[in-house]
Amino acid sequence: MLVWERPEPPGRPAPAPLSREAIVRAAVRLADADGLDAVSLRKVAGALDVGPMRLYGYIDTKEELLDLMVDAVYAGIRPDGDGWREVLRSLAETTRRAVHRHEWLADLLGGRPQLGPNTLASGDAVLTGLKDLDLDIAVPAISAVNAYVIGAVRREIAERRAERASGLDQRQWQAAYGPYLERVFAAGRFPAVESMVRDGPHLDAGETFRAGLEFLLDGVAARISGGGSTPR
Amino acid sequence: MLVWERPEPPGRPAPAPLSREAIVRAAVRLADADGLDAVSLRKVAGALDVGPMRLYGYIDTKEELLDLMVDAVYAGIRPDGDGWREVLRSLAETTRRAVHRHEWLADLLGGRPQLGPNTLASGDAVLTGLKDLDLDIAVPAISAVNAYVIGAVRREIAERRAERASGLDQRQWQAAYGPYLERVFAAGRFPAVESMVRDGPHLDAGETFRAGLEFLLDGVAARISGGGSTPR
DNA sequence: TATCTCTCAATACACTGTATCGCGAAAGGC
DNA sequence: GCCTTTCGCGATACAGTGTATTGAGAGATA
Repeated sequence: MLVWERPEPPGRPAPAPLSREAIVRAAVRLADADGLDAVSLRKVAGALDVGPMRLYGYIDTKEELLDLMVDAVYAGIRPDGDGWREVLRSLAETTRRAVHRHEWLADLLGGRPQLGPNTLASGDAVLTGLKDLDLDIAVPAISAVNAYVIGAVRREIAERRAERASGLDQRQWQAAYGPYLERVFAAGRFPAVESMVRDGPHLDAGETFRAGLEFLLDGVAARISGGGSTPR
Repeated sequence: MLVWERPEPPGRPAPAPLSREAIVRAAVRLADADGLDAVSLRKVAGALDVGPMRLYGYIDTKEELLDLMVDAVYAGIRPDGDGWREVLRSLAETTRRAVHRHEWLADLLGGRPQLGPNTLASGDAVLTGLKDLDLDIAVPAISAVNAYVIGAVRREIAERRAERASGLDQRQWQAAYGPYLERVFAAGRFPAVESMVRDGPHLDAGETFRAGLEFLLDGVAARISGGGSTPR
């Protein structure tokens, strides 16, 4: 093809300036809006007006992007308070609040070891707040609180999603699963579960979370003052 | 209508006899061997010598298959023991053992509400074992133990995978992350974390799990005998 | 026997994460 | 200042995903 009729190459758009931070911000926005499934490399790239492959200059793998997202949220998790108990409670509550702001975090927490700078800084803050405690107690205590929080918020978010999926204006979880449970109970199996549903306490998510947390903190307190655990 | 009560389609004798149970068994085998990512409807169907779409007669959605897998494992989780403490400990330990047998369970636990027959039966066993306790204590206690277990095994499995990914014969987690942490610590940030790594206790996964669990159980014990929690 | 219904599987679709590769522009050597 | 080399970017490609659709064939019914 002769030059004369060959079209000029399309004007190249000035390459959009990019950074890990911008990428992560875009990914977080997508996840906040439409859940983790909405975070695909193509969509993230699209939100930044960039080709998908461009991202691979900044991350090696999608999992790395998810790690960065988690660490970015940890930038806002800085437990504080007076005394070990308040610090641990603050750790739990601020983490839970972060999950409420970013529900997708419930899917990621505990899924991979987190060693990013913000996560480490958060851990450092907790350890500093627990400096009065012997490390032999502080380390397992932190570990236990973290484990508890991860599991608790996972279940909380799972339940919230189930509610939401079963009709948005319905505030009753009962609406979707209640009838099913009724039918199951009618068969007479699971009498203990049945009586729990009928006569048991009906705590909301926050109360349940706090109740479990206080169990844990009471247990730590017992170990601190008592020195040993209740014999098995 | 939920999977649990929806009847299976009538068994066709002709081509390949199929059942939910066979499908779930195949899926579990795949997941045990190569992780959750290896569970695709195509692969499950392939393992059963069947077209992928055939499965949709038995499940509506892949998530339902995962639910069925979780419930299948719960068939083996039947906590028992004398007294509430042993029952709760048994709940935690048997769940953890199940996760060790099926690592993929760590990815699923807590991710969606579980209302399958085996899960309900397991809950019924726990509640029955805790019949001496007031429901106002038993329910939050079970909830807390479950939350703790979910989070703890998630982190445990996450760490195990990270170890495995960093050289299979290496028993030291340090090998992969140690050098990175050394470099981070060299910068002088995170002094508390650094001193924890250097001087803190080095518990293995089982010890950590049990330590946190005993905190929790001690806390429950305190509430049972004491009546109230430590003031905040 | 003819029709109807229901089930199964093949095809198709939109989408995923990522490997490969070729081009265009910037940087380095003369 | 020109030529070459390097390198980063983006298009294309690939193998795989979950699931909707569709068409055929078999069993049941009239």
